[in-house]
Amino acid sequence: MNRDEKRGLLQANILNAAFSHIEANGLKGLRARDIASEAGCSLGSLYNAYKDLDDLILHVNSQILTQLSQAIGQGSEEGIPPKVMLGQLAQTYLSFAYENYNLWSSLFTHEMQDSAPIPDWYVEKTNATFLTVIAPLMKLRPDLDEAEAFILVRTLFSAVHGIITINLQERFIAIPRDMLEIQLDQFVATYVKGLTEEE
Amino acid sequence: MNRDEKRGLLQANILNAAFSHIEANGLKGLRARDIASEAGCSLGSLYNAYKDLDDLILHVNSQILTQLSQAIGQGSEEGIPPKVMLGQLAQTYLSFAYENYNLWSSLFTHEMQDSAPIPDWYVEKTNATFLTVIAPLMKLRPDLDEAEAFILVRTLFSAVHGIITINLQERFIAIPRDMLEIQLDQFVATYVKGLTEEE
DNA sequence: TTTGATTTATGAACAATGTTCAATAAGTGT
DNA sequence: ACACTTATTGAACATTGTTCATAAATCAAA
Repeated sequence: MNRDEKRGLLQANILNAAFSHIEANGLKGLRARDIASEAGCSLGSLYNAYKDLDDLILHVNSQILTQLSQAIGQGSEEGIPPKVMLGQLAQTYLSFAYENYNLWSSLFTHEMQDSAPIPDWYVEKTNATFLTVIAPLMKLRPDLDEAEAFILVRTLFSAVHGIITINLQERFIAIPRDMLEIQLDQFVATYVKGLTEEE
Repeated sequence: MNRDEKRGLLQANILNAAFSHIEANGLKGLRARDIASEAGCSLGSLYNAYKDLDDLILHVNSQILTQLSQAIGQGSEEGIPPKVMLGQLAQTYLSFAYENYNLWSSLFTHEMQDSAPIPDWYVEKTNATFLTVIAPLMKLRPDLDEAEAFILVRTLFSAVHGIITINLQERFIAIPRDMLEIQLDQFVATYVKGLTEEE
């Protein structure tokens, strides 16, 4: 095994250890020493493989974004009208958040140390994932040009995201999942009705 | 000055120091030593006045919730139809978030150490504030009973909150404020249209 | 006012944890 | 084999939340 392969393997081991921790416990209690020992390397080696913990976490989050993208891709069928697809999309997103709460949560709760800027590669990854998710909806209002449609869809996604987020935050009293699903369905239906009866 | 007054004063000084820091810098970089010296007391005294940093932050957040409540109260007129009020409410909420970003953000980004539960008094404060904010909207759908109306309004608030949150997160590319205001207006109008044409 | 009890103030000390670095080992190309 | 580059290691450092023994201040009763 040559140098590059070893490095790649170590990076992967560390990434997997961090991923597992986040999957099981969220970002809380993610310690450099624990990850290193879990990955079978020394503390120093972790800092050789990744710049710092932020860097490591962003790489985990990047992988989570990929999984989210896949989940959304599998959860929505081809060739159905955008209106119907919006409902499906919201439900798939809700399922991902519920069934992978710690992973999903990591995407939105991680903050950089000090106030270091989020690196470009990660912002781009986020944006790319987002585009994948909303792509099928761009035809919701065929009368709009691409830029307008983009903003509209983004607003819609944000709304759905907000509904789910508030319900999963400990700060707020949660309603049961089945009720949330109904609520989300009604919300989407109501919004789409308002949208198509525009005129 | 007797014992109780002194204690109250010290608590207030510490609270103000923490509030100022959060207002200027957000939760990042809030250090016990800094707050203590800013408040003119020793490190130990801080821990006499508040159980720990979480406790202090929750008290600051509680004050922020009060301010938010007041801002919302002043931003919405009496006696206008709920539909119109919803638009106003969303805009006022947006203004508060923009103009007090660090304060507003503190409400939603603070997480307890380890995974300590949020104390009951704070959950109740959050809930009470939330009720104040949405009270005027409970008549949006007079046909629903109180429990149903509550869930509906909460969903609506969550959607508005999500739209604003996503736009203010560094992770996502922001659209300019004036465009966001328009977007929010359109969103509310569209939703209300869907809501009232239900039937 | 004196006195004993209660409360508060203080900062040194401790523990946890991210990060660096000098020394050592391992790998690579000639 | 040899010089050079890269990786590994864990001790050491810096930061920071929290505790605690001790000293000072406050209080209530005699």
